[in-house]
Amino acid sequence: MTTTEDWRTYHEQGLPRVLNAALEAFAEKGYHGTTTRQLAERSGLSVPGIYHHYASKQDILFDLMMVVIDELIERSRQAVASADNNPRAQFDALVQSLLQFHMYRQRGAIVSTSELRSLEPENRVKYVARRDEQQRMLDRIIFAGVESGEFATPYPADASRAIASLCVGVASWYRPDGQLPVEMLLERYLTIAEAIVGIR
Amino acid sequence: MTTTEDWRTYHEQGLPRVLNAALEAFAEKGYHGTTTRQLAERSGLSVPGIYHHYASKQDILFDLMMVVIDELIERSRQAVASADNNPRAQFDALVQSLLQFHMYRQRGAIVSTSELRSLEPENRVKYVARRDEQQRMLDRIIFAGVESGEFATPYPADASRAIASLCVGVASWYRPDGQLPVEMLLERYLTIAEAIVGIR
Amino acid sequence: MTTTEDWRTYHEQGLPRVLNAALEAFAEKGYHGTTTRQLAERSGLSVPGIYHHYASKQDILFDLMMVVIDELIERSRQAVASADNNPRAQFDALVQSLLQFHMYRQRGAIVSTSELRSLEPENRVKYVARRDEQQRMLDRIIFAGVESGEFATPYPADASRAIASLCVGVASWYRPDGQLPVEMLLERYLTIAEAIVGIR
Amino acid sequence: MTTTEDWRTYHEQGLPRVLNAALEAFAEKGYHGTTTRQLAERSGLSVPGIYHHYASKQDILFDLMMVVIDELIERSRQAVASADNNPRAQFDALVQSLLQFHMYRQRGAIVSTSELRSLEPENRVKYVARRDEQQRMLDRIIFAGVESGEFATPYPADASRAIASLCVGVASWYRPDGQLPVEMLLERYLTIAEAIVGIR
DNA sequence: CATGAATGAGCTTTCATTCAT
DNA sequence: CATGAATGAAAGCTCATTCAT
Repeated sequence: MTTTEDWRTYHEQGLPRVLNAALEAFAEKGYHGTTTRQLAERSGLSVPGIYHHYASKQDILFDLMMVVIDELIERSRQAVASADNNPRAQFDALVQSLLQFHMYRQRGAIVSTSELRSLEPENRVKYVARRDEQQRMLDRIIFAGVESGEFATPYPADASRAIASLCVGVASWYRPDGQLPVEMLLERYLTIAEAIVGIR
Repeated sequence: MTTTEDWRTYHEQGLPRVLNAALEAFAEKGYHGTTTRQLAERSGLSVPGIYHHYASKQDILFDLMMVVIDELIERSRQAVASADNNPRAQFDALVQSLLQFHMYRQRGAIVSTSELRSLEPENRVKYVARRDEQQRMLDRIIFAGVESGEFATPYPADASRAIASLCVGVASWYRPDGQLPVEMLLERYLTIAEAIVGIR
Repeated sequence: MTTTEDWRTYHEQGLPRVLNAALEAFAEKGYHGTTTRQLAERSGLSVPGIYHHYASKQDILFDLMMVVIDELIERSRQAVASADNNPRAQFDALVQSLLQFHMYRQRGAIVSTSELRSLEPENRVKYVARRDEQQRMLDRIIFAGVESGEFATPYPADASRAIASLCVGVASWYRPDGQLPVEMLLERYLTIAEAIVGIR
Repeated sequence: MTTTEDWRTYHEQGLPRVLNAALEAFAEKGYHGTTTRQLAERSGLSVPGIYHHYASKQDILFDLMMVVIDELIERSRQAVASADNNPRAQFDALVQSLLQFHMYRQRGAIVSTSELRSLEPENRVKYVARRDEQQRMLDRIIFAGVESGEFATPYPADASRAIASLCVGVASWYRPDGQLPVEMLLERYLTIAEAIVGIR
C-alpha cells in the first residue's frame, strides 16, 4: 500500500496574503462585518492592491470558501482511499478526517459554515455543489454499511447529516489548549458517530 | 404540587414586532447583513418607528439575544427542577430540554450563537454571563454524577462543553419536516450525550 | 408730568415657559443646535405640549425675537420721551438704554443678532422692519444733532450704525460679575459714542 | 532688514476647497444650519469626497477656526514686532491689525465668534487657548502702558476686553462698499480704543 | 503593486411634527 | 395639557469600488 497518509498531517496553511487576511477577519467579524479596508490592513496591501488580486469582496469570500472546501474534499478522498475496502474502515477514516479538519482548519470551517448565507446565489450554488459532494462521500459509505448489514440505522440519511454536523460543530468549541487530548477526542467522537449509524 | 412540565411545551413565541423581525432577518442575513430599513419593513413599522422602541440596532440584537437565553435558562431550570433528585435523571432532563429548545427555537438559537461576535463588548459581557450560567447548570450535574460514580468521564469539563455544543449544533441542521421523528432524535442524541459523560 | 423712568429698571423677564426655554437653549446652542425635545425638557412640557402653544419651532424663534425687539423698542421710546427735547440729551438717553438692554437682556440680544439668519424669509422681513425702526430712532437723533450743529460727524449714517453695533457688541462679553461697575461702563461707552458722532 | 509690513496686506485667502466652502456656508447659515451635502456642493466635491479630507464635520469647523485664529495671531505678532518699542506705538499697531483683520477676514471672524459654542469640548479648549494667547498680547501692552504711565485706565483688564470686542464687533457690520473709507474708520476706531485705555 | 483622490449608493440615526387617547 | 406611538424627510457618515499617477 503506497498511500502516504497525507490527510492526517496538517501544516501551516500558507494562504496568499489576501485570503489569509479574509480568513482571519471573516472568522472574527463576519463577511458583512469586515470592510475592504480592514482586509487591506490585515494583508499588508493597499485597498487598490486588494482589487488587483480580486474583482470584489464577494470574490474573496467565494475563493476562500472554495479553497477551504477543496482541501476538505481532497483530504476526505485521501482518507477513504487509504482505508481498507470495507464500510467500517472507510467510515472511521472519513469521520476522523472530518474531525481533524474542523480542529486544524477551524477558522476556515467557521467561515464556510457561517458565511454560506453571504454568498451570492451563483456562488452559493457552486459552493453547495462541492459541499454536497463531500456529504455524498459520507452518505455512500453509510448506505453501503447499511446494505452490507454492518450499520444498523434505519435512517441513514438523517444519520449522515447528524454526523456531519457533529463534526462541523467541533470547530465552534475546539481549543488547541484544552485538557482533552486530540487522540481521546477523536476516539470519543468516533465512538459517538459509530453509535449514530448503529455500529454495535 | 405536581410540576406541570412546562419546559417540554413550545408555543408560538409571541415576540414583539421588532424582535420578531430581527429574529427572522438576523437568522437569515446576519446582524451586519441586515439593515434597519429591512427591520422596519419586516416589522410593519417605519424606520423611526423602530427607533421609538429601541435606541439602536445594537440594542435590538442585545434584547433579542437576552430574551432567547432567558427563555433557555428558565426552561433548563424547570427541567432540572421537575426531574428526580439524582444526576442521571437531571442530566437526561436538561439535555432533552436543551435539544428541544434548539429544535423549536431554532432561529433564536442560530442568532445567539452566530452573532455573539456582533455584540458590543459591554453587551457581550452581560450575555456571556448568562450563557455561562446556563453552562454551569450542566457542569454541576456532570460533576455530581462523576462524584457519585454514576458518570465515568475523566474530563467532565470537556464533556460538558462537548455535549452543550452537540445540542447547540442541532439548530444548524434540524428541519421540522425531516424523516427522523423528534422522539427518536431526542432518544438518539440523549444516548450520545450519555456516552460522552460515560454513563454505562 | 414726571416720567417714571421705567426704561432704566430691569426685572426678571417673566417669559412664558416655552419662550424662556427657547431663550436659554437658543442662546446656548443656537436655533439649529436645539431640538424641540430639548425645548420640551427645559420648559417642563411634553413635546406635543410645545405644539399646543406654537405651530412650529420656527414660530417659537420668531415670537421670541419679536418679544425681545418689542421690549427694546418700547424702552428706547420711553428713554427718548423722558429726555429733554434736544439731540444731545436724547442721544445720551437712547445710547444708555441700548447699552443697558444689551447688558440686562443679554441672552435675548444674543439670540436676536445671531439667529437672524435662521428666520424664514417672511419672518425675517417682519423682524428686520422692527429692527430698522429701532435703528431709525438713533438715525433721527443723530441727523438732528448734525443739523443743529451739536454733532460734528460727516458720516451720520455710518456713525449711527457703528454706535448701534457697539452697543449690541456689549452683549457678547458683558458679565454681571465683572470688575468694571455698570455705571462706569455706561459712562465710558457713552463717551465713546459721543466721540463717534463728534460731540465736543 | 526693514520689516515688510505684511500684516497690513490682505490678499485672497486661498483656502483649500473644503475650508472655503465651510467658510461661506458657516458664515451664512451657521454650523448646525449647514449640511455636509451643502459643503460638498459648494466645494465641488461629493459627500464622501469631503470625508476623504476630513473625518467629520466637526473637524472641518475646528480646522477652519484654527486656520483663522492662527492667521490673526501671526498678523498680530508681526504688527507688534514692526512697531516702535513703546506701548503707544505697539497698541496702535495691534489695534489697527485687529480692526483690519475683522474687516478683511470678515467671514472667518464671524464664524470664529459665533461658532465657538459649536466646538466639541476638546476642540473648544484648544481654540480658546489660542484666543487667549491673542488676548494676552493686547493685555500685556495695555498693562505696560499703564505701568509706564502712558495709559490712564484704572481697569486695564476690562479695557482690554472691551477693545477686543469692539474690534471683533466690526466684523458684524462692516461692508466693503460702505461710505466711510477704511482709513477714516481705522482712525476713528483707533481714537476710541485710545480713549478706552485713557490715552490723552 | 502603492498613493491619493474620488464617488454612487446606502448606512444608522435624528429631526420636526402629528395623532389617538 | 401628558403619554406613547408613529412618520417623511433628511442628517452625518461609511462602504465597496475606481482611476490617475
